[in-house]
Amino acid sequence: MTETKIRNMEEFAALSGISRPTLSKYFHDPESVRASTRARIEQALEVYDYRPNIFAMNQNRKLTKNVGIVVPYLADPFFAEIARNMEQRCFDAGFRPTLYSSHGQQHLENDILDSLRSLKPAGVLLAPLGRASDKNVIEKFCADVPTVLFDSNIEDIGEAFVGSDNFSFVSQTVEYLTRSGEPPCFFEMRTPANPNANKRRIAYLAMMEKLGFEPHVLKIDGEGWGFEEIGRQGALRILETNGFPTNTVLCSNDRLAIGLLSACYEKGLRVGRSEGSALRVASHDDHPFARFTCPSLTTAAHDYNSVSNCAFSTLSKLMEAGGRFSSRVETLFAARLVLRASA
Amino acid sequence: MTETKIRNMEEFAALSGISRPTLSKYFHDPESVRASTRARIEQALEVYDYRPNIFAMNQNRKLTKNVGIVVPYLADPFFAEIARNMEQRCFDAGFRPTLYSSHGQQHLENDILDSLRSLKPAGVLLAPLGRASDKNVIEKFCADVPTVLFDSNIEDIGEAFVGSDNFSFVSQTVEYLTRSGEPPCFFEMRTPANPNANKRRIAYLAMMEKLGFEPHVLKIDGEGWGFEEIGRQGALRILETNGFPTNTVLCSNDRLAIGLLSACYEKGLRVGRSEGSALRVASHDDHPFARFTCPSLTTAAHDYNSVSNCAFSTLSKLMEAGGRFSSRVETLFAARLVLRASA
DNA sequence: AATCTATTTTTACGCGCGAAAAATTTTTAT
DNA sequence: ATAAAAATTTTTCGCGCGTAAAAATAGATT
Repeated sequence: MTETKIRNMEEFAALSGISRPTLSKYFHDPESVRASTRARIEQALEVYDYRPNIFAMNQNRKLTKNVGIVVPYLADPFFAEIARNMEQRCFDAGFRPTLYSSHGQQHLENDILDSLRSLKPAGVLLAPLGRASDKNVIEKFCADVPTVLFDSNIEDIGEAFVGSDNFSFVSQTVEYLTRSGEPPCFFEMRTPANPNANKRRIAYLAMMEKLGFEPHVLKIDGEGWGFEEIGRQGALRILETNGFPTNTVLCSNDRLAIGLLSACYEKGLRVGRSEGSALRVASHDDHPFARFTCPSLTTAAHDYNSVSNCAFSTLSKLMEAGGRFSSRVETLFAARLVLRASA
Repeated sequence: MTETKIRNMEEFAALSGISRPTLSKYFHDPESVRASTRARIEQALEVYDYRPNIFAMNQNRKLTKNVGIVVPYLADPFFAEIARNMEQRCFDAGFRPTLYSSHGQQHLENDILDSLRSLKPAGVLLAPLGRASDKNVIEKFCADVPTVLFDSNIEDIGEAFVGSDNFSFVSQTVEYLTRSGEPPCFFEMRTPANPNANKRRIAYLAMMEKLGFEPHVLKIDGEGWGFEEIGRQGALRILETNGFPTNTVLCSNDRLAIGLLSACYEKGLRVGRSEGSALRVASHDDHPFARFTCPSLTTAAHDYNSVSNCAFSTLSKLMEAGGRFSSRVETLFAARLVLRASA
């Protein structure tokens, strides 16, 4: 590494003995130049430590190497974990990922998409807010920028969707719970933030009917993305009035279950599948904290890696295909049942 | 809003009847043009919906409006929450925040700083990994880019530090615990990830000495940022061998406490300040999940808002001051004791 | 109304790189 | 060895905006 500070590609071209346009090609895609030239460039690169100006590159290139990753609520470790995977995948593939969180608010989601647009991203991985999303805004965005939706589907918007097969989640939990004890009631928000919740309720109802049991859906009130607190308040209200209709509760998602478990603990209600427990609780998602709840939470787990890998590779294909698929692609991943102490 | 698509500032100048250099000034700082001109521009802006090309701007400006926010581990909702606050503050002040997480890994932290540098950011808010940080890399970065450190201090590096007064945290918890029951032992990692842990241990020892009690420090093994699991395993080992030396445990941080509580629950050990509890547990940070543990966690709370506000306003001053302070500024915030059920 | 000052306009150049076309070299195939 | 194909170099232009300097204009001052 010499001390020569290189100002631009012109200088680096002069010093390395390679023409500037060839260097430009190399930086755009190292594979696009002959192996021998590539070797010479990389050799020179070690000597001179030059890096192209990212703003000048992005200004002039029709397509940048930027990839936007947008999640609805980053304070949820579930999304943090998914985002981490996706970031890594983007980076490994030579893209520049940038992470955004809508923090549960429509105006932020809109702002993010707006500012993302001006970054001319090669592609975007977007987990919409869901119910709170401004569908028109998202649709317009997807029309302009190659976008793969994940986690929360919006019908016919975006070129592809990668998410979870909610029926697989619910059927496994319901099947297990009914087989090992009383059939569960279903614990959810009255106005859920995203469409997965609706699909899970429908799957619950279908499974219960199929198995010949009476379904019970408990809808609790609450707005926003503080699911734990909503679950807690909802459970407290139930425990202070009629109690749960069965001794087994299936929560729509783990964050609600975390709140519910804290309510049960406070009320002295023993939860678990062991002898002497008053209630069994199970849920869906395998939230990073599910193994640390008291008791640890039986849940249907996402395959975090598969979801993020698939979302990125779908986006990758989409970008290669010039931003359009002939038809919208939906990929759903099945759940893996994780048995812990709560049910 | 007309349908005319404007390609560049030149066109917008022609259509709005304002010269391009004046527009350039306006976009750099709206206050820098005469009020009447500003009004004309903003009026035209509503008609034509033009936005300057961000890459061209950043390429030519000496200083961009980019601000980097770097946290060590985004899957920790504590950092997610801090980052959310900071993002908002940046945005409100007309900057473009970009969020990065080192995910607990040195090479990622280095990569982030490296790629951040090429974004020519006006300033950076950096919470270093701590022990795992490559101090030389961070020092060099801070020499080039106006940087305010937060959460985790590194001596003499960066122009300023904003964090918490660990003594305030620990003195409050120790004082409360000793006043209301047995003096606590201190539960921490043998090789903590960041310097706050060391300061907390020292504060614990000082407080215990001052109050005339025998200190007990329990050091548990484990590497990485999965604190809950480390806390859990450490607690299980203790419970399976000698047990805790006192009936009161003070954890270095809430994430360890979450793991510890799950271990206690599994072992059937009743935790709380109520009658019939075998153990009291308290901690520090007021992690977003601390209110949902079983029992809910007594802890010393950060003032999230103050920390993020102060960090940003410090950075703001730093940027206005041209990137250098005459002397390094450290701002520490006191804790607020939050009494819940665990102690 | 004349003068002064702050602001805007005009003009011109530069930033660092992408991209296209034509000329040249190297590689591969025959 | 030679022709054809592929890769590279040269040349030239353009992107959208920042910025500097000089000229023109608006507003404020007396």
